[in-house]
Amino acid sequence: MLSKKTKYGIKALAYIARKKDRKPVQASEISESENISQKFLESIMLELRKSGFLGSKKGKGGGYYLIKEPREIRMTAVIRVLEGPIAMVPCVSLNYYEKCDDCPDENACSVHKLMIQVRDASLNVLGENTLEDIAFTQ
Amino acid sequence: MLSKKTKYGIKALAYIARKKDRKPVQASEISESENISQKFLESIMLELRKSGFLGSKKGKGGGYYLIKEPREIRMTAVIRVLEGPIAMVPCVSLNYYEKCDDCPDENACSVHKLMIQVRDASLNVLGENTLEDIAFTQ
DNA sequence: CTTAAAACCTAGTAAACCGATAGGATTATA
DNA sequence: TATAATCCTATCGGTTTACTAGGTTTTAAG
Repeated sequence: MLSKKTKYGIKALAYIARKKDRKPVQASEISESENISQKFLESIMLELRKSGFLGSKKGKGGGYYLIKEPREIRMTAVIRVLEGPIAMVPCVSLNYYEKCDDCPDENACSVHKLMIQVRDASLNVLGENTLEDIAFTQ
Repeated sequence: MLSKKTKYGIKALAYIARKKDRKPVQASEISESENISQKFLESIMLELRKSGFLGSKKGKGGGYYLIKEPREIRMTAVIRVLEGPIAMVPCVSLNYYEKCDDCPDENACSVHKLMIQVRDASLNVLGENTLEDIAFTQ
């Protein structure tokens, strides 16, 4: 399950991407427009800034703005930062690998092989989609 | 993330499927062989029986056995019973649909469209793989 | 008929995680 | 100086997860 955090984060990024100008967008504006709790959104925006997707400007007229072009932001990257691993099981995760303690041999594990296929299918979709793709969808 | 419950359940089904004869397999045997807490596994086996994947026999020499052929058990079905929805977001789930309360229009939602693609990719993999496929892998 | 082995059932529980909320500190603009 | 914005830390109620405990019931074997 995708957490609300990730879902809100993606919506917020898409909202900012849709703006023509590059003026900072306030969290309050996004929270109103997208029906997201403002305080919760604030913490998400902060995380997106710290992880290099957004820049911010404090004070009156401040807000958040994209640092890279929407076309250059892959959804894999966004989800990895907000949600964590894309894989359904840590033992097939490329970026958050962890060994299963019940599995003596991964290569003999039936779940492992299945989940690699699922992972690759998901990676394919999320890697092909950029923020531009999803922001201007419809 | 796939829960341990689902992971253990799949492993148990695969273990039973690998047995040539159709004699009942005890939970204790599976729990030892696959390093799964016995009591926890028991509850999972019970669920698999109640949902029609397994039959059981009580008493000495009892255990669990497959009701259908491994070839006829799709992984989508197993995961839906043990884990729930395959979709990452309820609003794109085929079997567990729920509307998002923050979304006035699903068709205008950037997350929605992305998650439909992910769902379809996952469904494709999990629907193509049967218990036979994953049990005799390697 | 007794004993052991197995499934079955109910309840509880510690820990983690989620989705916020509270309350301010800091910074920039007008 | 007032205001508007981000930034930061802490807390918290609820839910879920991964078990564990402690039995009851059923069956086969001796």
